[in-house]
Amino acid sequence: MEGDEEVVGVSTATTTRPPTVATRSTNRVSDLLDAAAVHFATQGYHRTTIRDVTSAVGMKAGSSYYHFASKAEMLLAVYEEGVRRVQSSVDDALRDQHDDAPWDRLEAALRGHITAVLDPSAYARTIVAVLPDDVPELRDEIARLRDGYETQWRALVDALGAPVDAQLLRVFLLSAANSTQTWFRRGRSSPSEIARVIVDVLRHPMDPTSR
Amino acid sequence: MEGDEEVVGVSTATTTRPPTVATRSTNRVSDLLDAAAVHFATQGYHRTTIRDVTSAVGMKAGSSYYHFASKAEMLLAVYEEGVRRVQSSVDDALRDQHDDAPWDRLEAALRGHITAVLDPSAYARTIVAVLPDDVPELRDEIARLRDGYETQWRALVDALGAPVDAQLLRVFLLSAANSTQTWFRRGRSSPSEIARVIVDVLRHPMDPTSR
DNA sequence: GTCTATAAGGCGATAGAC
DNA sequence: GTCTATCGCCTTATAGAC
Repeated sequence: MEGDEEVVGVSTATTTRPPTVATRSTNRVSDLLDAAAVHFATQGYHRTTIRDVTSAVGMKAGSSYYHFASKAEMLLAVYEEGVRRVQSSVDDALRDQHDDAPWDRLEAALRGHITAVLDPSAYARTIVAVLPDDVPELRDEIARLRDGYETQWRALVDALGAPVDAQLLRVFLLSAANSTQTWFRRGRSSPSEIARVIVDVLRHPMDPTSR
Repeated sequence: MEGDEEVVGVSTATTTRPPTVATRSTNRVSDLLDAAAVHFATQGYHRTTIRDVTSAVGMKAGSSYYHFASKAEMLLAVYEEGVRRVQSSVDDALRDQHDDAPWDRLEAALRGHITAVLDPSAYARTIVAVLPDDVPELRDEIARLRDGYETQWRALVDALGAPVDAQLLRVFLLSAANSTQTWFRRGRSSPSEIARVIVDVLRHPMDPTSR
């Protein structure tokens, strides 16, 4: 029993274990996931083929099935890692934010979210690119993952005590943040700047004649 | 020469012509387009098959090729009609808006856009659901259509004279408006109300402690 | 115009050698 | 673990009868 390996790589990081032999097998799983993330994020689920992913890491298509039972399971692993990375990017940003004024916390969370979405590793971009309905057999699981992540945003937005529908505001914020993925060009502005602009737009009146 | 028909249905509405014989042939083309719009909008391009579309109108797959040379051409026809409908919905809304204050015009345009995006006919939803990169062979053409439509939004946003990056603001507005397609539930709020909330959020300060 | 039948190719997935 | 080989299915698209 001692040598039994997790065959299906739902988790990227191997369960903690003597790090002596740098477990080459596990590295292959994350190689596959890295390549899968890039393809899923840029081409979507259906245009991405197993052959696309495996050939990117110098592997033949059939070999993928030693690590993942199906294409859908491969997507799920990327998706879970994507949620994990966005979440921890937001956590990091909130931890660095030592002012707990609600608007400042919101801006920090946005900065974290946008940072993850623009990360070249493409895991977080997969969450934005692949929607629950794209893969019917994973619909519920994907919806659950998205929902779990969005919970904290409900709290962040509620804390503002803003005089508008909180759900509307939350959706607006996340769709704005996610859209950065479409038009963002590196060098012209940073995640911090984008987050600040979004928050400024909401906090301050833009119409000089109003109120 | 008098009986020659447009074989490829790029335009839905038949070119104006003696309406005596209600051109059953042309109706079949728009039947196909209607069904295609629904499938493209809800399942995306790749998950939609020619069989899906033809069987929805009681036709066999092969027959589609009498009307459309390829699946891509079918999408293009839906896409063009989608742009046409969003555009005319925005035009209508702007025409009804007899106050030419920039913020009121923006709100009217948003109302028109959202109305079209939520239209059950699904043509406009296809524009949101199908991205330029989904169909490489149509990428440039689709990008051109999107660009043409967005031109007027540049003007609408510029007219605000708002103290933020105009491109950023425009992208946020459109992504917010498009996201209604994801979460909108009929009966809870109307396109007019959503448009007004979006504009209110931008015009008025939401943070009582600001400024 | 629509049908049937089928070609041609790509896909996910499996089996078994090494 | 990875390979080669291949199965079975589904797809777009074509050809020709009606």
